[in-house]
Amino acid sequence: MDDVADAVGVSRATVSNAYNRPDQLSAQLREEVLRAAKKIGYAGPNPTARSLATSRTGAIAVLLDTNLSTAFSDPALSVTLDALSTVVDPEGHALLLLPGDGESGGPRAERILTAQADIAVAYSLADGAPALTAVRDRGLPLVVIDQPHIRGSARIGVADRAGAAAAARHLVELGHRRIGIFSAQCLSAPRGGELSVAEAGNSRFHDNRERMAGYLETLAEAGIPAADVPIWEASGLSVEGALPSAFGLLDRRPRPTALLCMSDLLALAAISAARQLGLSVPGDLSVVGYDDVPPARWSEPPLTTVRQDLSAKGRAAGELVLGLLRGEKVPAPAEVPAELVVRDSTAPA
Amino acid sequence: MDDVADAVGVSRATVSNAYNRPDQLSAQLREEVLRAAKKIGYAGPNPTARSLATSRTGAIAVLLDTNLSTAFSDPALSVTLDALSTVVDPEGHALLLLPGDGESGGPRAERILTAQADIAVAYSLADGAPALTAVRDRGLPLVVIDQPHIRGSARIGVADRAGAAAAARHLVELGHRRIGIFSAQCLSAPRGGELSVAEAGNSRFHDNRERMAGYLETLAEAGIPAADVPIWEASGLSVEGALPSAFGLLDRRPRPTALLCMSDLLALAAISAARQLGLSVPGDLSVVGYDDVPPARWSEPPLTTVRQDLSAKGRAAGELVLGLLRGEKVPAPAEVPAELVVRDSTAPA
DNA sequence: CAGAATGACTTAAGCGCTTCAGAAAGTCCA
DNA sequence: TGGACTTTCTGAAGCGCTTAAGTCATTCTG
Repeated sequence: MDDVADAVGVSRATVSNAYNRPDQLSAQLREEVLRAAKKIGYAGPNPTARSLATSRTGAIAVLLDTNLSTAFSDPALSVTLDALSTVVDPEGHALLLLPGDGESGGPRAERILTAQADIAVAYSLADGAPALTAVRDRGLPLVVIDQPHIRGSARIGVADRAGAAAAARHLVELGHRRIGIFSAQCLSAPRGGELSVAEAGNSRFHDNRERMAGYLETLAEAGIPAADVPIWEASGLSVEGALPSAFGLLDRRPRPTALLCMSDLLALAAISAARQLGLSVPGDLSVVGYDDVPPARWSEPPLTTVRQDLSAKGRAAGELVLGLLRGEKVPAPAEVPAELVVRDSTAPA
Repeated sequence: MDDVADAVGVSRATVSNAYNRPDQLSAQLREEVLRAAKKIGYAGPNPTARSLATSRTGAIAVLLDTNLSTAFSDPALSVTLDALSTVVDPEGHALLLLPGDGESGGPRAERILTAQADIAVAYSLADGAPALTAVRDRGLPLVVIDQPHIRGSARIGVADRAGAAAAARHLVELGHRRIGIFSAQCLSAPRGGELSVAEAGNSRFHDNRERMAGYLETLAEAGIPAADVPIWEASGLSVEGALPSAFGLLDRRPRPTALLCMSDLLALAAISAARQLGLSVPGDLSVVGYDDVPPARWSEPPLTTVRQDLSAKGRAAGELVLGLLRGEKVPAPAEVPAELVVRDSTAPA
């Protein structure tokens, strides 16, 4: 920058202004500065130095609970982040991805402390993930998505319990009594098998607990006690990984006539397993998913599921980010609604 | 940091060393420094200032051609980035996502110039995307994935042409003569309809052109001239968005008995469309995909497709990144192989 | 026991920019 | 004509850290 200034015969401040505050110098001088910069091969202010001077990095740290391929195998994440990114992009912010370390349910604390970001967005991390403590230690503003509220941070979530309740009510109203629950990872060391009610209620993940509670409460109200509800934990996070547990659930005698699945991915796995066992969906087995990811619409059969407005959630998170960055005070925790979408994977018992 | 130094009664350099070079001070003094820091509420060196001093940011800019949800709707991206991230993570690098602007086939140039990153990784950008020029202007090292080689940058690609040729040969060997090509976006303003051979060969995207060439060359060798091959461009990037074009392709008379699809996503759309038209796959229509993404394995029927080792590609990209960052000289462009995987979506004509 | 080697810390020169408080020169208006 | 404004540019103080070179006291070594 000094070189450019010398070349034009002005001060460094003027060169800086040419880039950052065009109104501070005459248009023609600005032109001249830019031309000299180009000639010298100066591509504009060094971003790091600028950040140091302005104490703004222009990056938003996104904390994930797993590695990237697992995290993004859930379309819910890409849709949410896309909406978030669309909101913050015009303000010049980009997303810095911090994948989980595979153990703590979030990125390593050290990663947080050395990440260059103005704010952190935590997406469905495990309760008590060390990354969250690190965010606080560092004094970084925080927005949490689908997690319990943390004092001093903004939160956006989904009406998970109500959505799950609606799914369960739907099956009950169709006359189902033998209903199984196909759960996402609950145990810290997932074993992919049948879960006790206590285990099912103690997941490290907030949305998991909420959905489970929504299912079980509603079934109990309908006279189906939790003890009579087989609950199986998925053996893996992908459709393929979930298949063994799906078979396990469908091998039970008496076989459930309907399945409440904690995600559409699990529902697709259940349908695939059912098909391989020669069961028709929804003839022999009704299946309800959760999330309404795009494939749910064109799966065979199209999936009855609980839809959450992922874009709205992402946009809301984006607005929270911008607000906190502007120094506005932390708003009260918010929720987007969840609604049942009935398609063709459920039928009367 | 000065406050911590004062509290302990040492110089700032010593505090810095306590964090960065434990061997430069006695263990007990280091302990004392760390304790004082904790007490004062100092969470460690400011990452931006550290970056300015070391001229290392610890971030890798990932340049994408579209918005995040589109980009990540292709599982190939998450798998590749996951492998990349796994390689670079232990060295302390994180990924900074720069989505495309929706027009230029890459992020806006300005984004590149202000991004805090040590190196850029471009993933399948359109030829001549301004972002690539910006990377060069800024003097950032560059690794390109699935793009034409750029002088001075490292490249990793896939044997796209050979893979496509293998797919086409497979159909020819099964006796198919009426073969359609279902292409990803070719035109800069995609219209989702039939393409002339010239249009098909002029895609802005390298892998697109290569695959097209592989298909057409092989078919021509088998006595099927390009003029006899209907080529349709997908109307959208998602399965849903591609459906209309799939119907268009299957509406042609005489109807193709086999389809070469440039991605598994398009193949799934084609299968879905065929099913809705009452056609059986592979009975009435053979379908070949490309990529071998996870859903290809558990789709109905499982997809015959061209498998590229995405993890290997991502890992290779990661190694290239680390190498360039270490200052090693740019290696020659490399390719991972592509191989045909025959499953159940293809059958004799 | 002198001189070399080692260990533990400090000094100070940057890293490349932003921005506030002026200074200099020109413009306006009564 | 002269004081009050404007416009345009400059000076210099940071932003918070790293690191090469240097100081000083101790420990070896022959």
